Amino acid sequence: MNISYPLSEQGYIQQLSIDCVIFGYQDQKLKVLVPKLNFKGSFFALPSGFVYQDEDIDAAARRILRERTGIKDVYLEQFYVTGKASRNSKAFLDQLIELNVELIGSKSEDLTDERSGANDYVWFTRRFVSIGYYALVDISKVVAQKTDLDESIEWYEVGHLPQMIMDHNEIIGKALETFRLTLDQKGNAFNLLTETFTMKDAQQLYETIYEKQYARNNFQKKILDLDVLERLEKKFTGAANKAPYLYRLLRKG
Amino acid sequence: MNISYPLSEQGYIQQLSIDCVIFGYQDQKLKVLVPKLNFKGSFFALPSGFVYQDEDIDAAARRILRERTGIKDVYLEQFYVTGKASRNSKAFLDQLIELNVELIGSKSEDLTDERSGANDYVWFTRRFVSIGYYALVDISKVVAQKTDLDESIEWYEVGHLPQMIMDHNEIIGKALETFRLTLDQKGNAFNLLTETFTMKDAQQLYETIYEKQYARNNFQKKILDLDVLERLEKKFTGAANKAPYLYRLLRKG
DNA sequence: TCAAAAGTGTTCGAAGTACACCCATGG
DNA sequence: CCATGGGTGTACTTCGAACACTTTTGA
Repeated sequence: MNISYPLSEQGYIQQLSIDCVIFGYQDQKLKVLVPKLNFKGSFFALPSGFVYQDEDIDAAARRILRERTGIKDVYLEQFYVTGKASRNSKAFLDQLIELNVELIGSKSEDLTDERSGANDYVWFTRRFVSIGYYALVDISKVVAQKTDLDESIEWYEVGHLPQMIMDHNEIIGKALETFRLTLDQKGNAFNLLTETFTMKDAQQLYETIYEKQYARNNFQKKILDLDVLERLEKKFTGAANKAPYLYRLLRKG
Repeated sequence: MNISYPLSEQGYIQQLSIDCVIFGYQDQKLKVLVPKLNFKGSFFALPSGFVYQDEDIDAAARRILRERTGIKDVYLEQFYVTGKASRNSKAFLDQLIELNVELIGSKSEDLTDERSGANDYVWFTRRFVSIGYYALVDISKVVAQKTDLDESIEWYEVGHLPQMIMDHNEIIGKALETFRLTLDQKGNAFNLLTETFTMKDAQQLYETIYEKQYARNNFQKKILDLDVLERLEKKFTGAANKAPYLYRLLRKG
């Protein structure tokens, strides 16, 4: 985020934001990548940003992902717009400023400084309509990188998310709900796995997402009947058992 | 639409619009309510509008429906956001003005008048992000009323829509697609029927929506298994055959 | 030769499809 | 009593779940 100029002058569409929910999968856990803001207090916020005047909203979502997390070229899906009239970040920002008064003159000057900061405060605390996007990434491939704005950026299990600012917890809930409901149609869950994977990997992934068990043979039949996977060579792990086949997504989404 | 003040001063969120696709059902045809603008030339445009600063986006969609069509208390569902950077109404507006030059001084002054119109032209031709909503209405119950802005407001079969401004034809296509894909989950199609209806009505509705035939007995079983309908008294039509039962939606959506 | 895990075939039950029959209604 | 259309029951097919068996791998 560029703080040299007031946000209101950077050519963004006003009062429109994009929030990204980044899903990853590791150790049979479904996780969300959540940055923690680099201020005193526990402020966890989804990677968010605004839309440039000359930018498609999909492109804005990808840019925000790239700028805030270093992640690019991922599966991305728009899922919901939250647009309550009462939806603004004033409560959050005021709390942040209150906890960081001693930083006035350094970090938080961008928020209160008369030259640019006052405008930014007005910009930030206005009512915002937010377009939600969810991303599905291979957690082993992407290297999430925090920016100056963040104290940390970490993966949290969907069942053990920190308390987040504004309605971000609800947004994640809605993202997860949409992901689950449309998975059968889209078959996009494999984007959470590595390039190649075994049928057992796929099964454990589905078991994690839906929190229920599947029979091994029936699951294999069901997945192969989708006709979206191609069978590759076997994977020899050195274990004392039959080597499983590797599979790969045919059409990358 | 209030044209006393420039749009830019009426307290709307900027560059955010709402487009409503209103589905109705009549004579075994699925239809969309489309107003034709009251200007020279064939300008068909979805009922659209903007969001007030103190208004939920859902409420805005309902208000727009009410103001532009007279329709209220309907089933409404958000379905998609279109946000291409190139998406603006300049081409459409310029064409409209060109075809209506002789009206300068009367109708179209709100668009070109220096006091307010010039601002409105700028407002209108900026890039807009549009939230799409679709409504399901009982075509026999609603009385669509055109406003001064409209020359007509009529129902068109989804297969025989007029050519519309901007990307409105695509928006309708997306609405229909979403409606079809989520019908099984939501079971919301009955909102297109009258308060009470026979199983045959329901079957013909489904056959129209999905453009395929269903077996009478199996369809009845499938629908009743949804557990969303209650059976009422029989409907005596005077026809020389068994009187069918009437049904009603249990939970109005 | 054995244990572990993968691949595949077989059976069973449920859900959906197709066919058939019966019933109410008014002429 | 008959034609029409609606309600319902029954057989069939198909799909998925449960079970069983075989194969591969390295110790």
